[in-house]
Amino acid sequence: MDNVAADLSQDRPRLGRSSTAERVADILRDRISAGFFQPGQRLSEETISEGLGVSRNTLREAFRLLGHERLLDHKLNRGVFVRLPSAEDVADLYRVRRVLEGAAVRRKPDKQALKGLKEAVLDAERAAAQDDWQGVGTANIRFHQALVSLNDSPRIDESMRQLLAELRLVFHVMENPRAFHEPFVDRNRTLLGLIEAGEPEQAAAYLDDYLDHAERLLIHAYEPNR
Amino acid sequence: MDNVAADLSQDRPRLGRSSTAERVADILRDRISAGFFQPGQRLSEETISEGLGVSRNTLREAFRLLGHERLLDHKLNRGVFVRLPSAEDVADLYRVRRVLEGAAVRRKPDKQALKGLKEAVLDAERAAAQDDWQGVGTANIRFHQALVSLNDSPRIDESMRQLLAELRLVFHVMENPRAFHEPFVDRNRTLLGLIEAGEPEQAAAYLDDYLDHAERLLIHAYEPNR
DNA sequence: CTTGTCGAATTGTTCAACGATCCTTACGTT
DNA sequence: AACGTAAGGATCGTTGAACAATTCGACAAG
Repeated sequence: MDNVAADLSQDRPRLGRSSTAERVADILRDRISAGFFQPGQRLSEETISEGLGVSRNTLREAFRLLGHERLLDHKLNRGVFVRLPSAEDVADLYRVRRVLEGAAVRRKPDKQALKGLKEAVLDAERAAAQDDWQGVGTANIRFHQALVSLNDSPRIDESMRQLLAELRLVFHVMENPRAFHEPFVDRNRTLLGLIEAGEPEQAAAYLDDYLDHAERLLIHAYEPNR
Repeated sequence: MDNVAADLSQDRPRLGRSSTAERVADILRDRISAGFFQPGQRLSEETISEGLGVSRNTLREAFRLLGHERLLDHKLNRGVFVRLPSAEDVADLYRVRRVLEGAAVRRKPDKQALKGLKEAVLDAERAAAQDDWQGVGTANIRFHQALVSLNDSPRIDESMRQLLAELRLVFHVMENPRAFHEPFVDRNRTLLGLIEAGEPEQAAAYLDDYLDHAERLLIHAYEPNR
């Protein structure tokens, strides 16, 4: 656990702006998202507060923030753990996606949002050509974030951001990212085509099938050990 | 003997559910929801920590929780204030409602959920008969919470809970609650009828009109002073 | 093998302190 | 009189230490 403190101290310079607790939360969020802290792992108050050079109280405020984002699991008197979503969680995440993305494809897209979708598709294709499946995953996430932004609602955007961060936790427990991400590069392009063509009902139907497929694939490849 | 363990594990969440900070958050949430703390009002750390008999640090953890729920507004070095939603916020809240409730009415309702809807409608009608417009508002909120629960997703339920709590802030700034709540008692019954009749498209259309009407009425009656 | 007990380790909460920041008020300059 | 500004007080932001409460593993007893 000592090299953890050493590694974290690299992030200390980032402590120059806004509230310390929020900056700590940003750092931890990035670390979790990048897989540096793995799902199920316990985050020691002492080790991390020492590593980042902040007090325990400040760190605890940051923990509360991330707990509310469902990235951390706060167990009373036992500490905080990087969340390890259950299969039931995955199913619920996909229920939410069906609602948010389904509503999105039925709306008339504006140019700005379409541009974001196109770029995400291109990025995914580029990354796939280089066998960079981590990159494909990231571009894929950007695609769906852009998709949901068609709803034109800051609150929905924020919900989707959280949802995708949570989903990233699931990806980190998967052993074979390629098998999961690869099929969706083409699907994204097809879905984009239907949206551009102004065929909302077709797009919605395609999306439903898309999400069913993704969920099945994901739950199948996902065996968390509680 | 193994199914005993499986059965008990359902009660696991109930174990980790009491920390002073969370209990403080519960209290403050209730107070805000009841209008005891009014939108725009500043909550002094010293006064409240003293009043509740908890330390400033613990209170601050509670503040963070409520801030994330958008009930409190945390301004750096200036303190926390009960959130006072802007007109733009109201518009966004209704955008989210259209998505969540729209998806709900298109789903096949199960008996359990229908029961909740019926009870909420009855409660609203009872309260209206007694000129209890506060009660009508509460029942109305229950109706829409039950409506959204048709989506059968814990995360969506939670989002809706937060959304309605935020909307309650708006109601507290309104001068004439009756004018706002009265028209929707009948509307709720009509909407329930369409759902029971198995007419999702009609119900969706009626709901859209419903929400348009409510939003217009609300924004019109709402002039927050920032 | 199960149960009871002890102790180390960690979290939950409080308290006091000090620097940083914001708001108000009063003051002096133009 | 209008304006910028400097001083003061109030409050927040953060820290460090302290102690109680709880968990967990180890070990002994039955």
